[in-house]
Amino acid sequence: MATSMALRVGKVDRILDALGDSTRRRIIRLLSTRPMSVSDLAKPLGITVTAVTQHLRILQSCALLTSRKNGRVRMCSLDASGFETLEHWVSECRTSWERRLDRLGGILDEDDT
Amino acid sequence: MATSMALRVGKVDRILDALGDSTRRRIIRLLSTRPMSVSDLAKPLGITVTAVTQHLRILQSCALLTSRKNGRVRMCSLDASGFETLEHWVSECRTSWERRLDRLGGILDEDDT
DNA sequence: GCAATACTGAAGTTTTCACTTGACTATTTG
DNA sequence: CAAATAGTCAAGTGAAAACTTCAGTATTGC
Repeated sequence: MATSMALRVGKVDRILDALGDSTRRRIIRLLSTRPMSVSDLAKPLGITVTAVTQHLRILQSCALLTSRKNGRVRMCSLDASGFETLEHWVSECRTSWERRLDRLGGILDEDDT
Repeated sequence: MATSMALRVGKVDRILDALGDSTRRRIIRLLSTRPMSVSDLAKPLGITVTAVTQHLRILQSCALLTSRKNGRVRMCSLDASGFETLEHWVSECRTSWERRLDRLGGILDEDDT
């Protein structure tokens, strides 16, 4: 379990870097309703198709998105595998925190600022 | 369910922006083992305590981190609530994707690049 | 009380990265 | 085949943001 997390760190880093941009998150939200082409995406985003392509490359490189080119049209859709990787990491973060809290009995409560 | 997701969008955006930085992720990983002070964190990160403080503010503003000042030492520790918010969002992304895939019967498979 | 420690705040620098432009390739349609 | 459409590539620009420095405020220990 510690091993699987270590092996996934590089992946998770790239996923979180990818999701750390609001335009890429808008792309994810658009694609969560239906598959769309590059220019379909560019229109509501209000940016050039070139910019969209650059974002797609990043989302694809960390398995948050898949695409296939039919003729001259590239259709894009979400890829579950990246989200699964992320889901594992988040739940591991949370559970390791909970384990620690159980051991210590909740010493830290609030901040002061 | 759609409502709860919509209400959480602002939160999730700030969480993902926060996690979209490698130094802040290193802070999270350090704190997943034990609570640490600001200067405890600065040492392994190789940056100034000022920079750490700036990151802490961001992590705290989206409930990924809590801290409490005892005397002149601020002790930091992970906050589960931010991770829970994120976990919900990720799983909603994944399940909406799966629902769509079920309806369409898996038309898109691979990319070509 | 004085020095050292732990952190915070404001302001400046540097770097990163999102986006554009312009040129190019490949596909479709008249 | 020519024009239009869909996308890609390389290079350049601009703005956001990560980090530093320096000055300042509490707290602790001698």
